[in-house]
Amino acid sequence: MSTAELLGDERLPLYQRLADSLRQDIVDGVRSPGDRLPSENVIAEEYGLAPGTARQALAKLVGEGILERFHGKGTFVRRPSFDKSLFRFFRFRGADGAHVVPQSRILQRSVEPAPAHVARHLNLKAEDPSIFFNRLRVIEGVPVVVEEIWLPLEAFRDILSIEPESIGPLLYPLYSTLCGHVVARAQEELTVGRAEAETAEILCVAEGEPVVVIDRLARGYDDTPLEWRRSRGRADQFHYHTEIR
Amino acid sequence: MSTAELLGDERLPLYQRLADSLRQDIVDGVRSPGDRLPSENVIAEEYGLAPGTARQALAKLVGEGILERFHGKGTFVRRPSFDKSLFRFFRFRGADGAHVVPQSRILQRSVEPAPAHVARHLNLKAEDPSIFFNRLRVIEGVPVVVEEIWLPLEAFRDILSIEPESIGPLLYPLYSTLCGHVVARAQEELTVGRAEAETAEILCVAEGEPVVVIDRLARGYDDTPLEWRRSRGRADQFHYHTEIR
DNA sequence: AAGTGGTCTAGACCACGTG
DNA sequence: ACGTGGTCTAGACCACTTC
Repeated sequence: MSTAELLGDERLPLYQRLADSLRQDIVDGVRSPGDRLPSENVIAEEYGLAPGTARQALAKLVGEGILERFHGKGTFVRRPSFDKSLFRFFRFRGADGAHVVPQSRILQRSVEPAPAHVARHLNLKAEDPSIFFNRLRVIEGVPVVVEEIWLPLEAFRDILSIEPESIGPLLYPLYSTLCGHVVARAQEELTVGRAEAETAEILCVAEGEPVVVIDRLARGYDDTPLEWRRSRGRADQFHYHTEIR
Repeated sequence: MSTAELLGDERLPLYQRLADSLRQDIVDGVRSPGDRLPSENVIAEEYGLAPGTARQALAKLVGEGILERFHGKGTFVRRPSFDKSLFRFFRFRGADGAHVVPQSRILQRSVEPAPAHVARHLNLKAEDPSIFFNRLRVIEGVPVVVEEIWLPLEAFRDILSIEPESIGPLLYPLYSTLCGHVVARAQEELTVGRAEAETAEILCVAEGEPVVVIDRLARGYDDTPLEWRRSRGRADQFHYHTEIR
């Protein structure tokens, strides 16, 4: 039976140090989304702790959204789902009213110097070369959202190796398989603006119509900024709801 | 030593039935926001459970936002804070940039037949008499948000007994002290519209300017709908941010 | 010093999913 | 039948707050 060591500040509770250790395994790629962890009894034995203590650590990571547990099956590294993205609140509905992933059309892909606000978010120097995508989201032929997407060139160079036409509607799986970068979480900001000439044309609305602007900064498990994007969509197609207390 | 009975479905876990029982005490007004609960050991003894089981029930209610615990002090019924209200994301900032509660001016208070959408949310019949407020939120003399507020007449009749001029910026404490109804949670929906003539005039913007519309349904601990309101504010003063994973 | 919640132990038994 | 997580017990000791 292998025994592991708990590192970190000895003044911290054991369950927290165990949680940190398990989280670090995910950051380091020792475990990846979808992987199953050893059972709580095995983990407890490995680290020389009582089962209840291991349990507490696992509960903490479930609360953080990093793990998920299924009765009778096991404990798994969660695949981030982005179900709560503000983006989701555009009415992406098919003819039957069901929620659908919109089709994507990549209008442009190029390497550009990073504008100042992009460089700031991605921890680059202004003008550092970066990968730029301009993408249109379409549902049943109707343009709904237009996006600018920025990636640091060094970390994502391999994404230039495939044809833009062959890129499907989801980018994050590509980031993972082609470039080894897993998006673990993101922050989003919502503001309301008015369509400028170019945006209005792409979205097929009159210039000056209200648009919802969503800025998203996506990060890895270790909080490294991976991608910054700005999405603009028709405001009349947007409807957000939330629960407060 | 008083001993209490756990009611409810016997197939449910004990900690859940205990949580339900404690929650019901709050619904019934046996305990109110700010009250301190007995210690976990006392609760466990009262219900004939192990301390760990009582602990689990308390943790569940903390997770629901109903209780809060303080090391060395005790367990308390939480006062809902509404920190997460979308409303908060209007730039209510004073000269120093700090977040401030805006001043309020009540433009109208009357008893009106409930419009259909209000009646639906408040579980009334259409045209049932209800209390209506029209209120303006102002910061440093600048109008920011205008609100329509609807209350069921029967439950809130006593709020008609005080002069509208003497009502401060916060209504929910009045609901509690005058009418005995505690707002425990709310749902909010955000959409974007354009200012109609009346709204534009009150907010001092041009007709047709984008406005953010926030609809809120506030509920008591037992989920009874208590208040429905629609707030309209200048879209250029709105900025929402959220964390996703 | 007394009382509170926070951490931790060392189990038992049950319910669920899979082979 | 077996291994998983879920529930529950019955404590011990520690850290924090209050008196």
